[in-house]
Amino acid sequence: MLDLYKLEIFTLVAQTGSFTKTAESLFLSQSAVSQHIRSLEDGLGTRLFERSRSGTRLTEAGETLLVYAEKILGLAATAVTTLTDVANLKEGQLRLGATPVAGGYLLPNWIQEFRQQYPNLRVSLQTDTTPPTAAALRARQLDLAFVEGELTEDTALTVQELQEIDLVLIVGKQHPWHERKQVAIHELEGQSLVMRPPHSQTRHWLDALFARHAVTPNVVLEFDEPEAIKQGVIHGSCATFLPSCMVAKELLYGDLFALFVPEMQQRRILKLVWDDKRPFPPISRAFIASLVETYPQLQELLDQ
Amino acid sequence: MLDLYKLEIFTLVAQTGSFTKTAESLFLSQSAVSQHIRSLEDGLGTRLFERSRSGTRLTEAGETLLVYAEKILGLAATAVTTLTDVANLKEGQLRLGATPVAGGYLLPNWIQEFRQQYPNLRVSLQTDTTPPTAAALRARQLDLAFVEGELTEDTALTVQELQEIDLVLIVGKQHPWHERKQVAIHELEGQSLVMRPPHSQTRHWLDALFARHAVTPNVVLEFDEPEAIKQGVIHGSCATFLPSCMVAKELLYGDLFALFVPEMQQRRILKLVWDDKRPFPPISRAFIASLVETYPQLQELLDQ
DNA sequence: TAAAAATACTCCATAGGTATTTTAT
DNA sequence: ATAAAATACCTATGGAGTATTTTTA
Repeated sequence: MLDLYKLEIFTLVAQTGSFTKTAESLFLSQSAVSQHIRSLEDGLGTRLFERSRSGTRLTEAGETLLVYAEKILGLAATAVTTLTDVANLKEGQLRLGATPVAGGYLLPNWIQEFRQQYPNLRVSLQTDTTPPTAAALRARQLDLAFVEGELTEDTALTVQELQEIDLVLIVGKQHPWHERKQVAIHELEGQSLVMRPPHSQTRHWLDALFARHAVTPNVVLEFDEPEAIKQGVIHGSCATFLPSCMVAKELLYGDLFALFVPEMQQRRILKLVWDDKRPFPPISRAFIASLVETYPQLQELLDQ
Repeated sequence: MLDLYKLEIFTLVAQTGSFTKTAESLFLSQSAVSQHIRSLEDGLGTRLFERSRSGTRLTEAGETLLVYAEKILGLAATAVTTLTDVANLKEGQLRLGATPVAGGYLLPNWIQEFRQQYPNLRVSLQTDTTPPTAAALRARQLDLAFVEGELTEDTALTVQELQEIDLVLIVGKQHPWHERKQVAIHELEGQSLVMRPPHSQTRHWLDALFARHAVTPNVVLEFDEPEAIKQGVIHGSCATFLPSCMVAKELLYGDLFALFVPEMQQRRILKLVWDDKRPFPPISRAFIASLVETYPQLQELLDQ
């Protein structure tokens, strides 16, 4: 049976008229090219090239094969393009997973941008905590995931760091601190805070931090929904801790104000996670490409 | 890059709707088929089949690929046929070698028959002794050779026995023995014989045979040319020893008569010889195919 | 639960390399 | 004599197998 790779080499030798030049252009050894051409010739039982010092010319049989080879390779190339070029895809879906912060406050925008470029593609987003998200990746139910939590014990998943998720102190207009840029942690002593419920991961970490610094803020509200927390802060005079990306819009519009707390060393990192047992599907590549502007470090993933 | 073999498997799976059935029809394991389809899917980044218990159906992408795959495979098949089918060949040559008996008395007929079937092909025949013929095979100057002599030390050449070249005693009409079927070797004592010159291989062997049986025939004529020997026997009353294939026509027409000499154990064997470092070129196959009627044992060469 | 496909692993054939020889101008 | 191609030989990747697990109707 014919072999597309060998046909490719064959057409190149026909074009260049030289085994050696073909080898160079393919970054192969001359020996490899010789062997491929010979295996074609053996398979067909005919010489394809007239070898001589003054150039390598096609035989009659070679001319015949060249016509077919070019048609075949052309078809193969357009087949690959049609199936691979995401822009041309009639159908196709991208299954994203994310932990709540990323899924609620970062991905929606990214997905909107992506869909403007590729309106034919369905994008699904599944928000969950890190462990089930990792499991879904491993089970191939997700193509890509964006995760802030640490990945425990997880082989088989590859990780690319994107940015720090910085917890900042958030206050509203009415709050006396709203024009400050920074507060020390012990200034929080007795301050009214809105917090997430006690069993959440962030709450745990914050409680531990306060204990370590012997600070006891006054937790006046416990809200489940991040939106509720925001509303509480905007319209009250409480403060809260939130990742700045969750309140980007409100910060921009002056509804909320962010204060840096130097003792907050816990820097959670947003990561792109995927199962690299297989190469990226083209749709995943396209999505990553759409993020390169925001995260230039993703470029190297695409180069592979 | 796409791969014709994988495309072939892909189209079969599409046709049968089953990995397992495809595997059976290709005498592969189901695992192999799975792996090939998966490698196609990975390469293209798309599922090609919707796997389910109730049959395996093409996805949209699969349908798209199937169209291309069928075109590509069709082209590849016709390319191979065009280059391989000897009957269609515009040009092409078969270079045959032979030792004198085969080259002079067997091959001419075979070649005529072959050329009737394939009038476009050039056939060349080079008659020589065994060693130079073997050398020409090894140097790829011949495609096939027909040889009676023993091949010494010859690796790299493969041999298929065709028939015995039996030396028989030949007499003409005038000869008193012409109605006998058999003579013993000592009856040759003093008989008039026409022989080939003393340096020829056959002559050597005959001389040795006579010496071994203490018989001294009367060598009255020494001719170089086999035709001359024949003429001498037809029109005189001498006898001679010749391979029966050299006088097939004369035996048929009753111009000459063959007598079996039981002591003649030397059975030279006509052999087809070739250099099997490479598979048979299609033209060689075609020539061998034209000999299968005469030598059924050649069939197995073609089956490989 | 049973049949089909996927996976894990192992073995071997082929692709590719380097070094060298052969060929043709 | 020299440049290109062919050959010899060695290594590593990928194809195919067996055995097993996973999936789904």
